[in-house]
Amino acid sequence: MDPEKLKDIEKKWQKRWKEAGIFEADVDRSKEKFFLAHAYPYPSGPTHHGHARAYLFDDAIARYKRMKGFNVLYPMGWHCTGNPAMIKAEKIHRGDRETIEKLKEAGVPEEEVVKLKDPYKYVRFFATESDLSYKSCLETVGCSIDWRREFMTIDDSYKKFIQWQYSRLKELGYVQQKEYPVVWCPVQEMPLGDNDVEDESQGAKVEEYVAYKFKIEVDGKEVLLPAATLRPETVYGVTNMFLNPELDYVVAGVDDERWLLSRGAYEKMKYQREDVSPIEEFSAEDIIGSYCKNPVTKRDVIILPADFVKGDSATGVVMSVPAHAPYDHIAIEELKKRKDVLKKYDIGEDELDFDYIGLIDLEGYGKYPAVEVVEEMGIKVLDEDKLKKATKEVYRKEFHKGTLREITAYPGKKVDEIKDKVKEDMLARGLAEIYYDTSKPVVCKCGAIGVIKLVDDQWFLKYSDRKWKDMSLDLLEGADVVPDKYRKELEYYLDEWMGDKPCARKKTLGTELPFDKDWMVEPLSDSTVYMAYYTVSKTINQENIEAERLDGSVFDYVFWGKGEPENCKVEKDILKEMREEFLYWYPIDMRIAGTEHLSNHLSFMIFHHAALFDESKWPRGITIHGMVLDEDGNKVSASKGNGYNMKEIAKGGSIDAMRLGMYAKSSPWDDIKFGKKEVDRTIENISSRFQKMLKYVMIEGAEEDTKDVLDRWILSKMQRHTKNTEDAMERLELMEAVNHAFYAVFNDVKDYINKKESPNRRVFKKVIKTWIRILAPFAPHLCEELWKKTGGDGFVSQAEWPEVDSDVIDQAAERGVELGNTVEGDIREIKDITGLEKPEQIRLVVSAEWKRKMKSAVEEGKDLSELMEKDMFRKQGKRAAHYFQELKGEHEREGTMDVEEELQALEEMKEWFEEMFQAEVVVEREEKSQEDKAGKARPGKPAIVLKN
RNA sequence: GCGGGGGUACCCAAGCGGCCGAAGGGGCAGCGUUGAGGGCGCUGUGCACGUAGGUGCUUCGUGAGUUCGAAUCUCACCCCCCGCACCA
Repeated sequence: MDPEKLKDIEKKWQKRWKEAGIFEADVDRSKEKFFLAHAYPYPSGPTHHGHARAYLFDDAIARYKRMKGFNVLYPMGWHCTGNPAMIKAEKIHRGDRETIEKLKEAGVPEEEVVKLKDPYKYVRFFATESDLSYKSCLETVGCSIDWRREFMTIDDSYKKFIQWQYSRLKELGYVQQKEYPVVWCPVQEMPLGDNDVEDESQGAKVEEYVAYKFKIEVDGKEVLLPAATLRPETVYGVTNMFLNPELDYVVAGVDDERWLLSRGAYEKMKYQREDVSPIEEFSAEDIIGSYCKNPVTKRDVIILPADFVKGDSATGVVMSVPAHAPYDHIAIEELKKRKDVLKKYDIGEDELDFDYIGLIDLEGYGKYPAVEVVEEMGIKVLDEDKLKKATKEVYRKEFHKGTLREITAYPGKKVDEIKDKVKEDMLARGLAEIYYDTSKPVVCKCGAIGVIKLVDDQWFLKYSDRKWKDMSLDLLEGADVVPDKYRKELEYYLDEWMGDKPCARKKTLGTELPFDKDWMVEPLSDSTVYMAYYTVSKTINQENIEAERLDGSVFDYVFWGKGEPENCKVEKDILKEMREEFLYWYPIDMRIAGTEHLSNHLSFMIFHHAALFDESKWPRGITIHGMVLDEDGNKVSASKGNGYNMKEIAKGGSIDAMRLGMYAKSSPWDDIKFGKKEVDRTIENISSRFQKMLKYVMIEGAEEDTKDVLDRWILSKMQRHTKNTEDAMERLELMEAVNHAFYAVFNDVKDYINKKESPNRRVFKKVIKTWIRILAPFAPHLCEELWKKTGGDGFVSQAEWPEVDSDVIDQAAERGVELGNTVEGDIREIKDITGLEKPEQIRLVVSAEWKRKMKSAVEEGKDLSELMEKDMFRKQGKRAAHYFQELKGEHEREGTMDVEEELQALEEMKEWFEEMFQAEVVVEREEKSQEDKAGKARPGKPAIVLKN
């Protein structure tokens, strides 16, 4: 085959596979089934080689299992519900230049870009309808998928499936409604996840502040100063308040009270409470220097000016606890130096001379831990970064180790145990209110400032439910997790980390909640048991079953065997077929996803299966894949443009080479550094190996009646390679498998060909046919071609995996060739050291029988005097004693060859030595040798004599 | 902070108590082939010494320990990565 053609065979075989439909899987009760499903992709943009790697993991497994005789179901669908595509489409609609440029750069034709302003067109484009799509990617790399089962989560029929699930989950009590704070975009009116906000806003969390209502009278009317804190217990240590005179404040009506808030806080407050009424402007300057009353301690504290108080964080009213808050301490110290400011607000110096109030006992610290930490760290001025560190330090220690003092209502209690109780008590007594804010400012990708909205009728999945958790843990226990190191992490998520999860939102691409049409099922929550849908999607697609007919009773029957087929709107025999498919294929044997999905998709899958299906239908295996990084260690992604689209690869080079390169790089679950340059290099390198492989495969060889040591050796090694590949595949260690099936075989075949003048035709043919088959899961296109060229029947994709025959394993031959290699190395070394460049003769002296006897005797633990009683050894005299000492010193080496075996092996490899060193080679027995050095011969290590 | 995973020679990456100076791949070097380059084949690739296949020293993040013996086990320390949700 022309080297240039390597890439052409890929398309050819993909076409033939498709025509023959060999990856289409139907119920076949005569075969054991294997059902694997990868996380279906979310088509948010163009694909790249990072995606390819993830799916190639599945493909190798699917192909291997097929060859091992399993009926393999390997389907794919498209997760189109969600926001990213919607947001992108909107941006295109608005004409956002960056978005449009990026898409063009990624290869979307100009005239197409405009069309993508429709979110449905957008997802279709990247799911299936373009060269940049996931489907194109999967097809181009040769994934052996049953495409008849393909579906999109925005299909009406799939929505029916989701509605069935949620109706049933609600009936089971796992879906409930309650109040919940979410980060919210006031413009788009929807909750914001990390994907929806600008980069610098990512990671923002909802923080629950306790706002203590300090009291002050202004113009005869009471105004409350809601001082927001994350440490409610510190209210006992307040010495003063801080307001920022520069900041815009308002007084708002909240319930029947009047609250002082920064304008920002007021705007945000409206989303959290219904009873916030219009406002009047207020200048903080009016009350700075006055006193207000601590609602808990009833103590009057002074209000001080502070320019560090921010308008976009919390309430704009800050209570100061200098004994435990480094920031407050430094602020007071700083203020003491600002005579001008004090004068401006008419604050006497003595008014700042108050004692701090320590309220937490902390081992190793005095009354005021904050002051000590600040001193330790050498902080003298308002240095934000340093103070942040100091605050963290103090908080960590006090929270974990501190106990409250007598001045609080909770003397002796540990802070971490009492914190929530303090909050509850204060709220109950009406002294404080909850105020939510984001942990840092949030800017939505639409440009709006994010707020916290208190949704009062939020639908939840009750993942906190103990019984549900326990069932999920049972499921996990019965499932294989590969690699098992992730089991602990999953356990932790299921058992502890998972809490109630909002499962619906107001605006998204997706499915309406069946029992509350104002809500859409949140996109992660519609992707939990979709694997079950693959078992029926084939029938739904083929029979064109309209969505209206797929009501709950259909799925009740198909998945649960509940109810009567007669009552369904789908024909009875079709329904039975669906039921049959489900019963045959389910449960799923292997569910594959990335590490980033452990805490969501995979955990949800476990929860929902546990809730909806009985134990016999619970997933049997969870497998994790790693991701692809570029040379700088960044994730390969569409937005960075650091990945290859598969079409580019297919045009320029061999997909199979890329596949092998990816498999060989590291275990499937580890991340690999595989940037574009390295992809190029790898493809080039492996392609050239392919060319050599092609050459080897086509060697005819010669008809020979007997098998020499090399023949027996290569046959034996092929058994081992097959076995090793198989073992590795059973553990999903693709890297190891490829190392055996490709590199190790390659090296052995190369060796064999180098050492033999001409291969033994029958032996070589057998070797090649084995090789092609064990390589087929990894480089399927090439192997199909070779299979055909070497006269294989049908598709290698459907060929049987070679049976391992342990009778063919020939240890003597393996030892023989190994001996040959050692001798070769030794000869080389001797040549090097002695400078005898071109010896005319090489004598190989095989060690004497008695040495072998002595060796095994020593291994059995015999001592010298015992041995010397025997004639055989006594005859040797001193030599025997010396050798005995030597044997005692060396650690045992197993598998001693006997004299005849060693002689034969060396004789058989004589020609090869002669060829290699261009010298006459003589093999002889130690007993018969005239050479002085003959005595150096050891079992398995002949004496070597070079002669000029 | 919580939870999980890691640090192996120039690089990637296996190994997880003795067979480990440490698989495999890449890179690099030498030799051969070739019209040079490339490619291909062979060989080498911790250091030192050696005119006979050897010997000595040294190495698996750092330090200490267990053991006849440690890259592998224990402890402490340093460093790196991932997830922390309502978002795919």
